[in-house]
Amino acid sequence: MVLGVDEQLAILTAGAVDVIHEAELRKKLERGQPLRAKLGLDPSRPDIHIGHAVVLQMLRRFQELGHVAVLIVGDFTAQVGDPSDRSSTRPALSKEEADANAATYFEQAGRILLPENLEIRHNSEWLGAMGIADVLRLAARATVAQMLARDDFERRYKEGKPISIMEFLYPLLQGWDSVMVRADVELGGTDQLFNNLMGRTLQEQEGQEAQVVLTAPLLEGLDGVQKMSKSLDNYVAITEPPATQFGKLMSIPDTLTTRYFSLASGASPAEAQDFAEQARAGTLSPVEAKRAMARRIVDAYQGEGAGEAAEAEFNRVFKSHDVPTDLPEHTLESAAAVDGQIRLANVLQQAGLAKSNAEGRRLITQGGVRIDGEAITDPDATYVPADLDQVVIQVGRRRWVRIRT
RNA sequence: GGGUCGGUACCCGAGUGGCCAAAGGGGGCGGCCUGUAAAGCCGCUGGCAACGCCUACGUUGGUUCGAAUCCAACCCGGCCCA
Repeated sequence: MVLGVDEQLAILTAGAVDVIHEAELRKKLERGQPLRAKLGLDPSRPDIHIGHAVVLQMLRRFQELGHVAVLIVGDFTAQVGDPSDRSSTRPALSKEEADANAATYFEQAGRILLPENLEIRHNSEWLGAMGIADVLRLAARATVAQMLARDDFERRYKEGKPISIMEFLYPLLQGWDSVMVRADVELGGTDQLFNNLMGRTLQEQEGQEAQVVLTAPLLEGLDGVQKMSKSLDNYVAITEPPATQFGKLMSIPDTLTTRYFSLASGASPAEAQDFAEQARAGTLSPVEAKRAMARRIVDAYQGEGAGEAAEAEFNRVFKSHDVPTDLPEHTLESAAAVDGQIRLANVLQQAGLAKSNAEGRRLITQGGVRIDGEAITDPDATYVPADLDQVVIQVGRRRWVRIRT
């Protein structure tokens, strides 16, 4: 460990919303031993997005200072599912699905984390071995009143919304993870504060030193209002094509430009502040600032220069109104043709540009469909499949497919 | 276990025998504007080779020419009592 305790403290807590407690972290650092910094990941959704990146970058700083990043795959809990947001948000996964997701997860996390100083654990390792008696003993450690202290629970309780007993168990299980891996520090989004604090309680009850809890700000999604999440489809995945990332980043509300820059680009606090200042002063216009932000973020995950290339592509498509260089292709299913003719609405549907035939018809009627740049407005338009070979169909402003027969 | 209120489309929420594929809002989508921003305006928003048919108002069964609406049983949730 080359750096002094004060310097480490400053680096590790930079950007954190909550630090509970700084004095404890200092004490841990003073021992000069590598700390174990835990981060739990939910493998029910495979894509890592730039919102996750905020906390992953914090974790990386621990690694860079010689501490150990302990990633916990919540494979056990993922297999049980989570009733909190009504079935759909977190469906129960099979062991295979959870494993498969976890695998891609780490491949992605690897774009941010260092391969060394990394420990990966699955919580099925210990949770799967617990019997009912163990679970009951764990459940006895917290009270209903304590659980209702979590704002999310309190709100739902007041609103008369259902809260399952199982949900009360989750914070305890996550806290138990901390006990099992002997975490010194736990990272997470601000929405994880309550759960991570539970880890402290349990560790102390087990005679361990309580983990320090650091929370990272939650990044707003593309809509600018709700937090970035896969289920709301308002995210920028760290592995999607650079051009897509750039485009999505350009679509965020102006008010979030500096926030994205400082949270998702991996820029140093000083750099982020400098950027914010320029934007505020008007040295950078809102569009220029946003472009700079988008370039910076694409670079961060795709490599130096990727941002510029993505911007060039962006200009090509949205300034020159050209067709993108890379576009998905769809081979027509000949079976869909009737008497040698195929309906455009049907083509849209099979190419994934419309969810149904009916939606395809609606899009056409509304003037949202173009074939090689020419708007088609007849919902009953039909074609001979061969005539559609190599044709580019555009739906709306940003979706294209090249047709093959 | 008893009482009571409730379960409607992606979400919230009206509708309490035919005029209901179901008001209104949110969200989403398309168009105009534009900087793939915001604000604004207009339109669409169950499915089906489609002026008709099918499916859908928790589930199942019933009453009726006709049910989201009435009846019965069941399932699920909130609250009160035990």
